[in-house]
Amino acid sequence: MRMTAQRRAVLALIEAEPGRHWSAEEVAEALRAEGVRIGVATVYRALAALEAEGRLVSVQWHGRRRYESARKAHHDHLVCERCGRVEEFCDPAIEDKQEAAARARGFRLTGHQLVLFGLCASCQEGGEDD
Amino acid sequence: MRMTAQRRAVLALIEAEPGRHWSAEEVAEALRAEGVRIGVATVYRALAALEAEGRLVSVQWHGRRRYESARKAHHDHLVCERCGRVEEFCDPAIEDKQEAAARARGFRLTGHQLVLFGLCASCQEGGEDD
DNA sequence: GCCGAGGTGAGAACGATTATCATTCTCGGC
DNA sequence: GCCGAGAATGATAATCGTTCTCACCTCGGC
Repeated sequence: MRMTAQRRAVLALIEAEPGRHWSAEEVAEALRAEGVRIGVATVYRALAALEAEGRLVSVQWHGRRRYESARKAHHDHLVCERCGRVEEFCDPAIEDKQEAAARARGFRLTGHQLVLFGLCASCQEGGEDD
Repeated sequence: MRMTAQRRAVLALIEAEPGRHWSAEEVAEALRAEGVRIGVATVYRALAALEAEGRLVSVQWHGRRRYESARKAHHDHLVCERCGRVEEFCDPAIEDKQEAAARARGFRLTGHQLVLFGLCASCQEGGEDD
């Protein structure tokens, strides 16, 4: 993979905000806002290439793929259905049980998607957005 | 919800093959093959309505929503990336830990998506399709 | 048998993503 | 530092799964 200016910009953007989970459209918009000239096709290709290189990881929910830095430790996601807030969590027991479930059925695990949906504390009580 | 001929046909089809995980397109095709005249929009609406009624449940993976009968006990899915075979599994410990992870962060759980991806036994060795 | 709310179906529209293709850029070798 | 092969880019079209639109139809209560 060639490290072009666009790919550097995509990676820098995502690594600059470790708490965010970026969709391709959001990356394109943010880069254009800071003056980087980049097409959406290039954003999609850069995200895929950077993920293949192990620099980014992605999860999909609500039909949209989202990317974050691979420098963070492995974790799963908890998404508020109302305000969209995303919390990260990691439970080694869950990871182990997943591995065990796969092995028990003769599968070699290559990946998983675990996303919990719910209502965050503030959305449960108030009802107003974040 | 009105139980029309089309909705009865969709539900009957899905309940007739409890091991299958049906996409909307597959339902439409299967029904047409058995002579039921039904449009795709109606299939999508029937699936959504039947899920809202609690007669079907759905999971999404690889960007496609899939439906099965809600009469089966709750379970998660293990999908072979190569041949597409789907195995079901249920681990109460995982369910508990998910609930605990959500509660610990102040969330009220409303749903979750847990899908494991891997290679099934036959795809690991041989390499030929199912 | 009539009415109205809800359901249907063909096709258009949608949103996210991928493919196309001519042009531009990167980078290893000189 | 320059060259050339091949990778990357970007505007646009195309694809895919799904939802919307709208005119027509059907169910079930009266």
